[in-house]
Amino acid sequence: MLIGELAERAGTSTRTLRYYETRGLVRPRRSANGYRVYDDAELRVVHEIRALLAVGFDLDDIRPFVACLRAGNSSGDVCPDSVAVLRRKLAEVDDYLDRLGAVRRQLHDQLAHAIAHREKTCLRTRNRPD
Amino acid sequence: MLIGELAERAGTSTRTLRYYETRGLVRPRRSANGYRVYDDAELRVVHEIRALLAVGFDLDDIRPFVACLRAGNSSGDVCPDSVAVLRRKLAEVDDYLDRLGAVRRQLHDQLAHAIAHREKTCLRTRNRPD
DNA sequence: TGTTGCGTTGACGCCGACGGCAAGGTTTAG
DNA sequence: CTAAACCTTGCCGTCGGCGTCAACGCAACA
Repeated sequence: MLIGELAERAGTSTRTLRYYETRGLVRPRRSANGYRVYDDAELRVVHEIRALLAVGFDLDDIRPFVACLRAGNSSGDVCPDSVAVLRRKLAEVDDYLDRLGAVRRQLHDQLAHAIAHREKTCLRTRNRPD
Repeated sequence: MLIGELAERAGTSTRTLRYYETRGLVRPRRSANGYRVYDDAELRVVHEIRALLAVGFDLDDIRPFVACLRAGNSSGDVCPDSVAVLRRKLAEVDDYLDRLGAVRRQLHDQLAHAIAHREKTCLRTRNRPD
């Protein structure tokens, strides 16, 4: 499988696949003419990468999952390093949820006050004798 | 008040204040030698900018709040444009909270499955006759 | 043999809020 | 006179995951 076919089957671009390679996530063989040649297992790897990116992981965090797949596991999640990343990410998400909740409350209050203020001003304006 | 003093009083840097100026958020006068001269009201403006940035607004979103303050209001929140931004941002935050909640659930499940898998493997290994 | 359609590497662009540096002018104090 | 401590404009660097050329090589078909 050449790079164009893998890109299409994975729903991404050749540029993206070359980029993953520079980041050490995908390792194609090379044919005699220098073309990248991927075997079918790499499709699985690219799907794993894309799925984790979609969840908000960066490429460094994804590396252990790829390694886990390459080690022959049916899932990229089951290796100790992957589990460690999952734990850390879950904690990060929890943190972020907390902060975002605080932001939400602040925005809500700010909005409520602003609207209350406008109500007051509006009433004063309506009651003002012209 | 010169730029260094404003920076210190606002808890930021001169570089930041010049940047805000290029983005149209702060407008100092100029003294005879070309130095930026700020009046005290600008301190309030810079505080407003910093507070909204901390909440996750970008500079374009902040512009109406600054204009509202400049129009003489006691709060930057009370003008219609500011309220519109507040509403939009609140909706964005709610969206993001939903998606982040979904991500959290997925991470949690993934982690649970991975750990369950490792338990199984561990048990098989322990029961295997060497 | 020319065209079309693959592939290759390399390098710059993007976004946002600045940091940092260069190269200079001004003001004040010693 | 000079040093220090301000100020000015201008431009490049940062981070991540690519997009988008440019300039070229290789393959296959009419």
